[in-house]
Parts: sequence; C-alpha cells; structure tokens
Amino acid sequence: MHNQAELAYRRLRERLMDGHYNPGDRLTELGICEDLAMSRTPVREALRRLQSDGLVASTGRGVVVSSLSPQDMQHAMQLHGALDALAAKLAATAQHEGRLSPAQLGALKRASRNVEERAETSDAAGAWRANLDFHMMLARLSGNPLLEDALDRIWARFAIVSLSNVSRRTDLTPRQHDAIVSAIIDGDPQRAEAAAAEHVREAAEMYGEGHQDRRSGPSAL
Amino acid sequence: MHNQAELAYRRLRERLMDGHYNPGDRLTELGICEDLAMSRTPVREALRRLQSDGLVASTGRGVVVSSLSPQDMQHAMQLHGALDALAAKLAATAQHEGRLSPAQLGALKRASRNVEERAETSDAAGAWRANLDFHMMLARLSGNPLLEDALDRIWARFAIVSLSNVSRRTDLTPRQHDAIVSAIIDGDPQRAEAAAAEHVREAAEMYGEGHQDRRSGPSAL
DNA sequence: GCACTCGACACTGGATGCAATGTATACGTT
DNA sequence: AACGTATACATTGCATCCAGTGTCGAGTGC
Repeated sequence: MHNQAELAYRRLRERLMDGHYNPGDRLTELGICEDLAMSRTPVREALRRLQSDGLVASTGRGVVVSSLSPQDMQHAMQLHGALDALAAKLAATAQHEGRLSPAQLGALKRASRNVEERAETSDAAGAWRANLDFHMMLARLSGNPLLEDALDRIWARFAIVSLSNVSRRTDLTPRQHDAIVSAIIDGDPQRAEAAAAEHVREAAEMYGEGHQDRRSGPSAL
Repeated sequence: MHNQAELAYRRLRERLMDGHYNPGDRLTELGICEDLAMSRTPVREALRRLQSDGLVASTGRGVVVSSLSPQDMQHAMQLHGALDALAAKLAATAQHEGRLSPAQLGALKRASRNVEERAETSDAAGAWRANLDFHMMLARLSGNPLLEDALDRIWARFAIVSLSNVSRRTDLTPRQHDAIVSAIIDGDPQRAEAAAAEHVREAAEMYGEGHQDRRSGPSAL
C-alpha cells in the first residue's frame, strides 16, 4: 500500500512522534499539503486517521497536536500497565511452548541491552527511542497483533508529549527490563507478567513525582 | 459534531454492529453514497476510520466487512480479558474511594439484572446486546476514557461476527456478572479484577469448545 | 483613546470531475 | 469445447472547485 493517503499518514505520524511537531501546534490542511507536496484529499484522510488514533484533536476549526494532561497520562499508563503485563505473559507462554525462535529471543535481549547502553549516554531522545523499541519488541513477541496495535497506539501518544521535553530526566528504569527478559527466557508467564506490571507501576510513580507539583492545576503540560 | 462524515461513520458502524452487514460482505463507496444519500467524500472518510478500527478491511479493490478467524477471536479475547479486569479493578477502586455515585451503581446493577432477564428469553440478539451494555457500563465506571475506547473497539469487532450468528447458543454466563458487581459494590479491587478475569476466561473457554472442531483449518468463519 | 462593528480572508466540509486500474465477460482461436 | 486474450465497465484514488463559516484586522463612532 503505497498510495498518497497512506504515505501522508505515515509521514505525519513520523513527524508527530519524532518531535517535529509539538503538542498544541496547529496544523492546517493547506500547510501540510505544501509540506508533503500532495493534494488536500489524501491529507484529510490522514488527518482523520490520526484523529481516530488520538494523536491530533479537532478544535472545530482545524486540528491541533494532542497534548496529554496529567490525567490523560495517568489513564494511558494504567492501560499501558495492563497491556504490557499481558504481552509479557503471552511472550513467556510462547517461549514456554517453544514457539519463540532464537532470533526473536536474541532481538529481545539486544533491545534490552541497547536501552541500558543508551541510558548511560546523554542522548535522552535516543534512550527514549530504545526504550520504546524494547517495549514494542515485547509486544511483537506476544504474538497477538491486536495487542501489538493497542500498545502501538499508546506509545504513539507517549511519544508526542515525551519527545518534546526529553531534556528533563528521562525516568528510565532499564534494570527492570532484565527481570522481564529473564522471566520470558525461562518461559515463566506468571513472573513475566508480575515483572512487567511492576515495571510500569514504578514508571508511573516516577512520573507522578515529577508532576505532582502541578497536579491540581488544569492540563498545562 | 453533526457533519456528514461523522454521521456516515456512526450510521455505518451501527449497520455493521447490528448485523445489517455481514462479515465478508463487499462495500462499494457508490453503493453507500446512495444508501446514505451523501457524496463520496464523507463516505470515504468514514470508511477509513472504520478501517482503522479494524471493522472493515481493504482488499486492494474496495473494502469488505472484517471477519474474525478463530485465531483473531482468541487474540481479541486475550485483550478483552486484560482490559475487562483492569476496568473492574478501577471501578472497584473508584467505589472504594467513594467516587461512584449511587446512580452509577444503580445503572450497573440494572445492567447486570437486564442480562439475566434477557438470557432467559429466546431473544438471543437482545441478550447479546444486554451483555454488551453491561460490559460497556463497567468500562464507563472505570473512569478511564482510553480504556473505555479500547473496549469499545474490541466489542465492535465481536459484534460484527457475533450478531450474524447469534442463532447458535449465545454462551452467556450472566451469573458471573454478580461476582464482579458485588466486588465493585464492596470496593474490593482485587476481587473485582479476579472475577472479571475469570469471567472472560470461562467465556473464552466456552467459545473454544464451540469452535475447536475447525481449530486447525484456515480462517474460514 | 478605546471599544464596537463591518468586511475581507483564510480555512474547512462537501461535491464532482478525471485518470488509472483491476475485473469480468465475450469473442476468437486451437 | 476449453482456454487465452482483448475490450468494456465498474470502482477507486486524487485533484480541483464551490459554499459556508469563523477569525482577525481595520476603520469608525463614542
């Protein structure tokens, strides 16, 4: 599928997720048309899809890049926790039943190691990206496309708001990835599920600490 | 938002979910235009959204109503289990913290009772619908819009394939709803989560029994 | 000097026109 | 009679066009 509408969707999504557009930015159809060198029709379709994904929001007059209020962030993290735990459990089950290839396991371990390495550098955006890659790899190994898709949506929302201010502490907890990985390698669904849930719980807590000062205010972020 | 595109989306979604269109049916833009008495532009946007929702699938030449293979069904149920458990947990937590109004609790109880009543009639479609309403009420009470949305997507997929063959046994397990409801009323997150997980697990098992004969074949359904 | 109003403009929603393409059918050939 | 090919048609993708509408600014009155 390499039609214009699909292309527009992918390019816009990319721009959204790599911090090229920031939360609150207003997007006009004509501006994007010029930017992407295509007509309004495919651009509109792409915008609608992004709207459906929750990455942009309609303001009655055009669309703006979505920003997540602390409230939204909390909701997203609750969802993420449940989904990630399920992914870890399914991946561990798959491993237990011998349905995971050595290549897949290798990729997971590599992704995990990559997060640790990046976390030690000053490249905050790179570290964030590595973290995302690890979690998406986990989703992939679950063998459940719907789950993968759901997690993809969540992470896209995270990406928009995170990459515009990664400068501040990245709040990564790479060591916990080890617990998830080892549980999967051992083919232990229970442990994998618990480790993933714990991992997300701590990440959410860390986020809460960083934001509890503005907790009572309206959605500023 | 009462523009044509939104309207087209809602009407098509309704038709999809109430069994008016069946899995595998081919949908042509012009046909829908005539049906809905509007131009192709809003219809196209609606179709794209439905595609993004997974309710229809592109075939390179037009779209067809999605059908879920037993594989897909299993994946959807795994996801549903995790999300429903989370919803029950959050709803119970909300109740525990006194954030649930008597009206909301009443609506939940009413929905639960409604499922039981309908299950005893021969109105399979009505019973199915009541079951959906109960689960969506649960999602609502979780207080997490993202979760509600995710569950909405899942159930829409279920609806498409279910309502076209509700004639066969509906596989409802209404009594288990009681366990969930009472746990929520007691404000016991742990118990609510466990009850919801158990409920979905059994439903999935029941479905498996009904379909394990064709388990090995390709996605026929 | 400030506020209110009127008008121009920018932008979106919807419709239609045009070109490209896949499919089905009919005809010819073997 | 069966198979292959060619042509006509159905249908999509994209671009452009038109109408409705909110917004911003300028000008005028108080």
